[in-house]
Amino acid sequence: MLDLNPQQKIAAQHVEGPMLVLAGAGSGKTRVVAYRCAHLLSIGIPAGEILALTFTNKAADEMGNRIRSLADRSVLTSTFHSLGARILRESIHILGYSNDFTIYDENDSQQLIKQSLASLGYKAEKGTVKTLKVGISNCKNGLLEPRELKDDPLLEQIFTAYQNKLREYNALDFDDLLYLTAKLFQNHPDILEMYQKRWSFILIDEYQDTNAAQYSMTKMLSARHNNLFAVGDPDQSIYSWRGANLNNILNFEEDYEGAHIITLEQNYRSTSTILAGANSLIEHNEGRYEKRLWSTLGTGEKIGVYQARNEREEAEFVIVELSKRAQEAAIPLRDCAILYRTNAQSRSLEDTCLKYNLPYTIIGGLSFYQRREIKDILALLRMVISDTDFLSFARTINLPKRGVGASTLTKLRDLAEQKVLPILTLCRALLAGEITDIKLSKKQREGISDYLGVINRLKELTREDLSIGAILKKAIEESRYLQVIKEDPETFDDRKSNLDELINKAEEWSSERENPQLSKFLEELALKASSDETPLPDSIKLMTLHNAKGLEFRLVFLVGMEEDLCPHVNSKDSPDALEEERRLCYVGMTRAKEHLYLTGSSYRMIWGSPKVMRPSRFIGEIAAEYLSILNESDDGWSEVETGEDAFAHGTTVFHRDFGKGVIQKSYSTSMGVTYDIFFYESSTTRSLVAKYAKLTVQDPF
DNA sequence: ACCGGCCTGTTTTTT
DNA sequence: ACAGGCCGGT
Repeated sequence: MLDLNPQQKIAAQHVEGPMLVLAGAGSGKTRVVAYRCAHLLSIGIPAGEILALTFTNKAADEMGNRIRSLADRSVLTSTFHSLGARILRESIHILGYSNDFTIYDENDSQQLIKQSLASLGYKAEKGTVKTLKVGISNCKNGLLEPRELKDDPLLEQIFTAYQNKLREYNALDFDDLLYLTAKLFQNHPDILEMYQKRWSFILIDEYQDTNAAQYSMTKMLSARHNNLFAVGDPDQSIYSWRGANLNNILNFEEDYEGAHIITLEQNYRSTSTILAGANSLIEHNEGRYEKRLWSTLGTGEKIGVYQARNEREEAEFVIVELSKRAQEAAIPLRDCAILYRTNAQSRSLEDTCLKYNLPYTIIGGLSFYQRREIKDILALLRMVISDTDFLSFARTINLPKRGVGASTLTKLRDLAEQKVLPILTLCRALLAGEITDIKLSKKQREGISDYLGVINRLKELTREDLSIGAILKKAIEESRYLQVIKEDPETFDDRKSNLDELINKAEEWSSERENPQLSKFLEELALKASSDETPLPDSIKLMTLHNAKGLEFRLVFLVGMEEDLCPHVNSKDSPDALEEERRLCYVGMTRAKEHLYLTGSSYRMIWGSPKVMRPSRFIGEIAAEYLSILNESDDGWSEVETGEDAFAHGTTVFHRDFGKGVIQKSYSTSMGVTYDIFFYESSTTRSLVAKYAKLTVQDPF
């Protein structure tokens, strides 16, 4: 308690009744939560009655460790989603699912939407599936019936069909973990009461990111003891697109009677220049809780602004500057981060790190667990646990080729639905000749029989109490999976070593728990975010602005600070979305402790076609006194990288944006200057190249 | 009829 | 780099 400021101390020593801590960036909110847990333990509250909720596994782990080191005892620190999973594993039978449900990821659930569309006779067009997924997600996160969301008969129909299929396959999507938990509490007061009694003190971190389902879950859970302790910062709300509702934090006082509110404004992270710069940006948002962060960490240096001519030069500047600054200020590389708006931007930075031989780790992006070979083997294991998970069946039945393709799968699925049989039971019945509705070729018959054999042998192994690693090894062996990945010799080694890595991870995981169970292992992997993976020991961190929330670094680069990228083009039409982009930029800036750079490029390849970019409006919104412009802005012409094949030797190509179109100027030593006009439509590279009008003009510039 | 190989369009942010 | 669509082969 000694190292807390007066405000923090009041929050940490609070015991009874609801409290909201409005904690600005870097004001020590995680510390306050950890200290409050420790304080509750110290006055004799049993550890089992305390529940601390976070949004990411990493935050939950960190919180847990912090409490352990303060109080030498453990309390349950969990993400909302794994809390949902925990509750539903105990009680979901009441909703008509079985307790060994599997958890589908984003991809799985899109597949299922596609299936639902097809089974209702609709064609699954490209955009439709995504729109429906978003619609269904919004319904679940907002606890709304489809008709309350919008008048869309298709959404209503698909929602029902999709939800029925999930139940049939005994599977839950991510949103169900919150949605069904909230439903369970709403409709079964006796169950709710059981959980209310279990946790009398509930703490929530990043409260500004809660959606209606999470709000409702915690509102109901805390209703008995009324000890909800929420910590958050409205200026860091960046997840409205997945249903987060800023009103949850803004209306806390009205929602929770007798609520105390504490504001933390002293920042312990950044220099006052970085902080003042970030403040001057976020002040452009309207209707915010007025809050001024201050720090005593000194003025520090100004925020560097660098405008590169193209993406490669931007990456080059960032990496060279980063390694220079890290060296002269003795900043370890693990304390350096490069943040960007979209995952696709990591590419050029990655390449440049490789070029300069600097260790880096990409946080987020394509997760280890989303790789095909990993998902394949895990799907096979899911079939060992579940007879009815058709999606996992469909994924694995033809690995290796067993002659069962798309159309046979459709028939099997429809028949299973019609006969109300789990897919594996149906397969057994078909082989035994008990069901003859589908004619199978000899090859298919043998294939399915082989597959069932694999599953059966693996089932036996789980009963024999083999380690999870050993079961994985057997699964790969029995299913002859190496044969499958051998078909692509290019990637074989990579995929093989990923599988070995999976086995290692499983052994490690098992060794850390008392009673390691395969089903628990699969659940944890399903809930594991791509950002949860362990980075290289001393490496530069590359990640999206979203993934950077909650982290801090001594040296930070925000790259791609351009209009249409940050703020993102999809946010331009909505003032609310634009404000969220501004908050996102604010979150990025406030990650920096000592050094902060904002960089952009005048020219960028977007979706394979060249585009001229303008500097982000956010740079202009930061008060100029905190900025240091590192290079002169150019004349509007930006040099274009040309592929080896594209243009003749000695030719330099420039781009310049003129509103409606883009002019490309190429200069060659032998032919002088040539101007081409590109008119951009929403087209892809290939059609674009076919459409451009070529003309040669006098140089008017 | 059905499977599997080849070609084309594709990326905001995530538990 | 991936998934979905098309088409040729069985």
